[in-house]
Amino acid sequence: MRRPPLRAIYRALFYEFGPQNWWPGRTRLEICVGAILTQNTAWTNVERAIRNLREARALNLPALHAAPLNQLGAWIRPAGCFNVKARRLRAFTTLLAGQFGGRLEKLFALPAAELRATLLAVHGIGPETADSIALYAAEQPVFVVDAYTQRFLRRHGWIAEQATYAEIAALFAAQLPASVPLFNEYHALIVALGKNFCRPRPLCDKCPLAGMGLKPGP
DNA sequence: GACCAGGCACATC
DNA sequence: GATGTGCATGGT
Repeated sequence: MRRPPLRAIYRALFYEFGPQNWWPGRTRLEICVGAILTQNTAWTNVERAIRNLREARALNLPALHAAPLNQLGAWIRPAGCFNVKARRLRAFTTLLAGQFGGRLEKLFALPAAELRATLLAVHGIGPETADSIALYAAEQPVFVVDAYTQRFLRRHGWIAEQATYAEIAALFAAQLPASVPLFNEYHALIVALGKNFCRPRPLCDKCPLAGMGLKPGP
């Protein structure tokens, strides 16, 4: 298994797609909310849900935490799985209100490992959501591994079929400087790659990474 | 009308 | 430990 040339891949993606300006959120709380709402969901649907919250003046911790679950669900309905996600948002606001005085800054002041463990202990926050919050909201140098990342690395023969989240994250951590702007841009570029080329059904002609792996294409 | 989307928890084997 | 399933809306 040849290890992926992660620096060259980054250059190729940046050349192809340019800066992605992630995360599209106005506040750190909005980024956290978006990270939970986007689970298995297209971003356009998350935008509708966040717009509803904003128009209801509920995009702040006191309002989010106080709203009845069915009201929360009604606001975020366009994001899908709304009953599940309403409970997940509530679990997150409960953590903030209960352990951090309702202040995101206090949560985000934790060291990266502790922040990650704290987030993972919240019902409904798994590895990708925790790392997205750590990187894009807390601005800690944590690499976000998502389905696109696993797919393009597998397609090109750079990781084993059964490679785990932790193994893939370790690849990036080992080969790249721990830089928030770099990790931010890199993950966003991988999503751009996934949306444009590395689809579930193979469609890899003209892929900007063609020729870089052992088995580019399907 | 299937398939997919910036996952996760839970049940079952 | 691995695999399957429910959650649910909206775009292609």
